[in-house]
Amino acid sequence: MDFFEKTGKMAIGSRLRQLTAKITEDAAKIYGLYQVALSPKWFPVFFVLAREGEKTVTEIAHTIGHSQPSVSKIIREMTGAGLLEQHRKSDDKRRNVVALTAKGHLLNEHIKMQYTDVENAVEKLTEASAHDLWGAIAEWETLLAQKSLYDRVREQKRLREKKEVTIVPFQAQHATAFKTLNEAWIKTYFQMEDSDHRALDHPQEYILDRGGAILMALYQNEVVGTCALVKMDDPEFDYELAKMAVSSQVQGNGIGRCLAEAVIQKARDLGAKKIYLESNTVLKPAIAMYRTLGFQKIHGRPTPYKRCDIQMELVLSD
Amino acid sequence: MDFFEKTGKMAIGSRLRQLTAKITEDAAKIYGLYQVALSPKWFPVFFVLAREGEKTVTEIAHTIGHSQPSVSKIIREMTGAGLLEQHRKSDDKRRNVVALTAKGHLLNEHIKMQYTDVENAVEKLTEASAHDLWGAIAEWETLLAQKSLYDRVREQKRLREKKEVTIVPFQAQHATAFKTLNEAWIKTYFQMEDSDHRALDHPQEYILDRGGAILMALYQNEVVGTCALVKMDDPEFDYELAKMAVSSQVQGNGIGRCLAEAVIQKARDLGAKKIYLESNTVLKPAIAMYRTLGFQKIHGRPTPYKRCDIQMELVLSD
DNA sequence: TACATTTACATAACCGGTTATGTAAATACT
DNA sequence: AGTATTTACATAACCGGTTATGTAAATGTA
Repeated sequence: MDFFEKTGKMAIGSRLRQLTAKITEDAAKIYGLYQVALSPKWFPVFFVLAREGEKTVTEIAHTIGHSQPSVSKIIREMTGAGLLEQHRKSDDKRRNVVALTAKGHLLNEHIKMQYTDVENAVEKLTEASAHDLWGAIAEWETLLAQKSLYDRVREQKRLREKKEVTIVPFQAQHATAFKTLNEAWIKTYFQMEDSDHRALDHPQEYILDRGGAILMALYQNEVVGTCALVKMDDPEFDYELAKMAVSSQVQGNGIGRCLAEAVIQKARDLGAKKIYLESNTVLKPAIAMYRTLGFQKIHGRPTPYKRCDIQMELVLSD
Repeated sequence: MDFFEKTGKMAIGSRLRQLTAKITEDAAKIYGLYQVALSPKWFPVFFVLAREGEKTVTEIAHTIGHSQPSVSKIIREMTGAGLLEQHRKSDDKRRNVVALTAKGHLLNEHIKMQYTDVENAVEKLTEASAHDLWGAIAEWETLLAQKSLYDRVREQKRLREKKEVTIVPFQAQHATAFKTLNEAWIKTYFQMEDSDHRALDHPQEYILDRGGAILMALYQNEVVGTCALVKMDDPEFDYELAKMAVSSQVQGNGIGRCLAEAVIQKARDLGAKKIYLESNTVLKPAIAMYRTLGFQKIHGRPTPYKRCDIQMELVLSD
């Protein structure tokens, strides 16, 4: 199909489905050619029973990679065709033990020539090809089992976006974004507190003028994240990492990490030895990120925030 | 799936379906990742309209390789989602002309990053593979368009069976097979006539003792076909090719041809110059085979058979 | 031992496609 | 011009799978 060369890999699912449809359509005709009274969709069940003798419904489903209801349905049909017999004679009365009937075994003899002919036909097709479809499918199965297509695409997305994200210092025109980005997550999980209003409404006075810093993450000319470094009046800690916020639309793409890394670097530049932060354990991805950045849990610091139920520190070794 | 290594290529359809299912499942999640309000199954329609502007339902179906009702359904859904608009304003009032709405075009901009990420992810997957799935699919599409899987399997079947078929001279123990094989096709298409009974009940007297010959085709120790060479009392023709019969279970695999070739050779050995035959035009595969063997239509010979509506001759040039 | 949970299976409803069929408009054929 | 055929599309019913759900038996636990 020329069409799929235009769409590119986005439509690989559709393309596969069409090839599958074409092949299964022919499969039905091939069974007819051998006068084998077997619906192609029965084949996996038939095969596994011919090979391994009696089995329960769930066992079959597991072996052939179908859902259990699918196997139930197939077994009902095949029993109707006289190929299978079911019994619940085992000590576990729930188990439906299925096996080929004499007719089924006869069919198994009859079908063997078909195996070799199909095998040979596909073999010849592969010889005539530069690419090995059967081998490629097997390889994709393995690779996708290791890491799903979803994960692979997300990885690409992160890589691309990381390149496109720029971190810039706070400017007056960022004031609204700084506030709305933070308000968004605070209101989702908690409630706005007095300290929030102070810092978000007056970043200049409450953060910058006191010797702190605010960084903004830009992506495609839009502000998508922010993070502040707040000067602390404390003998132990120099700065607090605070007001970290990333737009929900681009969360999970490493932008938070970019911001955190930039803020930590800023703290280093300012000569800090230790950074403090407060958070809440419901924000699991954030806590996990802080941990991978080297932050360690600490206890017992006073805090103005009700939502704070975890405190962490990062020792800056230079 | 280890299972498919056991089944072999017989289950290539099932294997493809499972891979397809896994990929389309991930595809849906990927759209979610980009917050693109597009069902994966809409993609081919969306793509073609984004690329080529307005189109009718049938045109779209043809381009993307779906059935027309499938496209109708997708368009109804996409219109409901506000992505498409339909109108019947053209001079042909039957045509439903479909195009993207403004919202649809917006989505098209939004989705472009997804294209490149998916493309890159699949690209990386291919780099990590020894086999190229995308290339293999394209190749199979081409090869199967040239000759279907069904035809390829049938070819293998013929090759194998031809090897396994042996042609032997008639012996007394073949009498029943000789009769039943012929009765089968005669009764299917016509009725038994007096001449049939004579020849089938007494092959020794009516065919062999008069200087004719009968050959039997054996396949897996069973008689699956027969063909007779009947001595004619005629100044022009030496022999008649008659009583050609092949078991319906193995028809279409070249066994008839084997028999005919052997009978012709037998006629040569007996010093014949011309072979005659009678048949009926409803037996199309047989007539076609006779023609490819060199038989030519002739007219006006007397015949004892009611079912005879075509007469042919083969001139044996040695 | 009684009750909650898990397991094995069947059934129902859905999903993304298909083929079959119906209908109205356009076209071809006397 | 009137009628038969073809075309464009919609709708219905089916197909081979799925997930969701119900039920009875087996198992775990207080």
